[in-house]
Amino acid sequence: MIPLSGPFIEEDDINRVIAVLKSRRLSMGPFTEEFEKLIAEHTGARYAVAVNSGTSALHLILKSIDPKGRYMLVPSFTFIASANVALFEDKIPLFVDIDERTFNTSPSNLEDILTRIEKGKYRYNGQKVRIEDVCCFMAVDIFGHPLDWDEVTKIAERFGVTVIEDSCEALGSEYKGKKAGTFGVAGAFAFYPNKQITTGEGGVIVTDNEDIAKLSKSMRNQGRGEGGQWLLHVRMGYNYRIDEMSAALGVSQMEKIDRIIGMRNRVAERYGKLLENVEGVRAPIVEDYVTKMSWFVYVILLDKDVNRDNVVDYMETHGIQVRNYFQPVHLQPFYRKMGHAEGELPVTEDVSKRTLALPFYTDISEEDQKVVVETLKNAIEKVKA
Amino acid sequence: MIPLSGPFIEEDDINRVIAVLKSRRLSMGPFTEEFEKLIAEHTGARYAVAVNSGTSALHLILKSIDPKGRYMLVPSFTFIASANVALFEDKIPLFVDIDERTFNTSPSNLEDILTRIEKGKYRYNGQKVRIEDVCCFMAVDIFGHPLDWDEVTKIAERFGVTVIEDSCEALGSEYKGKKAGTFGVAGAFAFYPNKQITTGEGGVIVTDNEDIAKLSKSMRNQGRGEGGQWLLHVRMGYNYRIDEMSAALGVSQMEKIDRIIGMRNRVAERYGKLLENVEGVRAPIVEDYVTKMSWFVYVILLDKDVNRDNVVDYMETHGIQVRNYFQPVHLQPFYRKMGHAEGELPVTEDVSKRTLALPFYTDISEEDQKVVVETLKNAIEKVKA
DNA sequence: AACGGTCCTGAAAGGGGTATCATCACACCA
DNA sequence: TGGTGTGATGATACCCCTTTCAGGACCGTT
Repeated sequence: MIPLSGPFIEEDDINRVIAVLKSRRLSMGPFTEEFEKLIAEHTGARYAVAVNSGTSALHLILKSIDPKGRYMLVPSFTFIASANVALFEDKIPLFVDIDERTFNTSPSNLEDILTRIEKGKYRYNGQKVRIEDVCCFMAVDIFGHPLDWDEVTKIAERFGVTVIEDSCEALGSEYKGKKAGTFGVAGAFAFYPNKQITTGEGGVIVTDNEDIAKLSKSMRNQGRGEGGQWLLHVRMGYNYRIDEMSAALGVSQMEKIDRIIGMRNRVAERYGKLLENVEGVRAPIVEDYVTKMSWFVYVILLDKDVNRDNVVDYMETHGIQVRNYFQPVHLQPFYRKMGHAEGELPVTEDVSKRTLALPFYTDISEEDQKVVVETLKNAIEKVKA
Repeated sequence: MIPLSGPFIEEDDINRVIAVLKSRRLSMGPFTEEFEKLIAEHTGARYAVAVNSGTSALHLILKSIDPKGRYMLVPSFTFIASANVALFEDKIPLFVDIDERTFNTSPSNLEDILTRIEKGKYRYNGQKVRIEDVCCFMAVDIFGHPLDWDEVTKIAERFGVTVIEDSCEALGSEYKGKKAGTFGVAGAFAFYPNKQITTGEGGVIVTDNEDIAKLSKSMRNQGRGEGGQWLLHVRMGYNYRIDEMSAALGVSQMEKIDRIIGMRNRVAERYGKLLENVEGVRAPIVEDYVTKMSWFVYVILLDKDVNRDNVVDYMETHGIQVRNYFQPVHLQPFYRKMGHAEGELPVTEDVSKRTLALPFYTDISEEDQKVVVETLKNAIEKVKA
C-alpha cells in the first residue's frame, strides 16, 4: 500500500525526544523556546509562539487582535478550522470564491464581495452586512501555494480589512522572496504528521506585532500574567501549550527544513514529469510570483468528464491512498444548517469535485511515484471507458 | 534544589515513545485507543476519550451535554479552567464556597445557594438567577481528595442539576469503593507533568453515557462524522486530539498506575509523620469515606498567625520550591472585572491565604522530605519570631 | 400588455439579555 | 428620634440581534 502521506522521522528526531524524556521537563521547557526561535529565524518574523495545533494558532491570533465586527471573510475551499475559528468567537464566516488555477482565494471575487458590502448590496441571512462589521479576512495559502499577496493586500487595505494569514500549509514557501506567514498581521503554521515538518500535533503563530505575541503567549497558558506571574490569570485563556516532546521534534525537523523542502520539491518535479503523459488531468500550477514553493500536498485537477469518485475507488482498491480534498466548508453538514447551499461559490464547488491528492511525502520513492501515476492512468482510462 | 513536582519517567516509558516515532503514526493511532482502554478499565467507566488537556476534556463534556441555562455552579478554590470552560460556552460561573477540612466544595453551601436560587433570592449582576437557568455543577475533587459524593449527588438530584466531575487531580482515588471520575455524567482527568501520571500535555474524558462519548470523539477531531466519514464535518469541532507520543507515554504510565499511587501514598505518609512535630501547620485531612487516596499535591494549612508569603520566600531562598495554590478563581484579575470581589466566599478566601503545597512527586526521597520539613520548621519559627 | 411569481430589500416587530433606576428596609449615627 | 447611607429587590428601559413581513422590482408566461 502506498500511503497518502507520512512524517519524515530520522535518528536525530528520535534522539531529541529521548533527551526530553530524560530531562524530566515535559512541558514549558527549553525546546519550546528553541523551536520558536528556529521558526522565527526561518520565516523572518520577529516573534513566534508555539501552540498545540494550527487551529489553536488561528484561534489565538483572532483572540489577540480582538477585531470588531461580526463577520469574517474566508475561503470555503480550505480546511474547516480556517472558518471554525470565527464560530469560536461568535463571528460569522462569509465565504469567498477561489481562482481555478491555484485554488487560492480569487482577489477579484474578494474585491467584488467587499465592494458589494460597501454598497450595502451584500446580505447574510436577510441582514445587510456593513463594511465596518467585517472584522477580518482569513487568508489561506492553500496547499502550500502563496496567495497573490500584492493584490490581496491592496484590496484589504482599500477596504480597511485586517488580514490574518492561515499559512498552516505553507511553511517555507515564498511570495516574491518573502516567506509565507509574514503577510498578514500574524500567520499560523501547523505541524500535523502530513505537513512539511511535524511535531505530532502542533502549531505556531508568527508575527511582528508585539501585542499579538504577548497576548498569544498568555492565552495559550490559561491567560497567565507576564513576568513569571504564575498564579495570576489576568485574562481569559486556554490550554494551548505545546508539550516538550513535540517541541523537540519540531526543533530537529526545523534544523533540516531546507533539505526537507528540497526533497519534496524533487517529488513534485517527478510527478510533474510523469503526469505529462497522462490525459485528463492537470498538474498543480505554480505561479511566477512564487519564488519558493514548499509543497504540502500534490493536488491534481481532473477533467470534467472524469468521474473523480470512481478514480478514488479504483486507486484505493489498487493499494494507493488518495484523497479528494477539500470538501468546501460551506457545504459541510453543519454549515448547511446555517443556511449555506450549492450554488453559492461556483468555482469552489466545481474544483472541489475534481481535485485529487496523490500520495505525497518527503521520502516517497521514485518507483512508488511511477506506480501511482501508472495506476492513475489506468483508472482514468477505465473510468472514461 | 528540591523541586515542587516532577514526572516519573522510566525506561519503559521512553521505549514506548521511541516505538511511536519508528511507527510513523504520530497521531490518531493505536496508542490513543490503548490508552483509552486502560483508563476505562482502571476507572470502571464504559467509555474513555483521550484529548490534549484536562481543559479540553472539561470543555468537551460541557459541549457534549449541551445543557440549557446560562449559569454554572463551580467552586472558586480550584484551577481556573474549571470555571473558564463555562466562559468558553458563554455561560456564567457562580461560585460555591468550600469546606475548611478537605478544601472541597461545601455541600451545605451548595445546598444553601441552590435553595436561595429556587426562592428567587440569589442574584448575579443585579439579575435574579432562576433555578432553570442553572445548567450544571462543575464538581471538583480537589488535590485528589474526592468530594462527599453521597451528599453532593443528593443535593444535585433534588434541584435537578446536572453534575460534571472535574476529577483532573484525582486519578485513582476512590469514594466508598468507587473511582473518582465516575460520579457525574462524565469525568475529566488531566496529565500535566505534575499529575499522578503524565502524558506531557493531555487529558481524558470518562463516561458511561454513549452520546457524550460519541460527541466528544467527534468534536475533539474537528467535528468529523462517525464511521470513517473523514472528510465530513457534521458538527462544530476543535482540534483536541492527543498525539501518539503522549498517548504512548500514557499507556506505559497506566500500566504502573497502582505502583505509582502506592509510592505517592508512602510519600504522603512520611510527610504526615514528619509534620507531627511541626507547630503551626495542619497536615491534609483524608475523610473516612475516601477508601483510596491518590495524592496529587500535598497541601498543608498554616495557622492564621503564620505569614504564608514569608514562609514561601524562606523556603524558596533555601532551595525548596513550594507553592501557594490555589488563588481563588473569583479573585483572579479578569474575574474581578466581571464584578467579583473579596468577601464573596469567606472560607475560600481564608484558606487560600494559608495553604502551602510542599514538594511532592512519586520518587522524592525520604531525605529530601526531611529537609523540606526541617526547612519548613525553621521558616515558621523565623516568621513567628 | 397584463398577470403572477420570485427575489430583493428596507423596515418593523419581537425576544433575550443587560444595565439602570426607584423604592424599600434596615442599620448606623448624630 | 430622625436623617443618612447601604444593600437588596422589583420594575423598567434599552440595546442588539434575529426574524418576519410587506412593498417593489424584475422576469417569465400567457
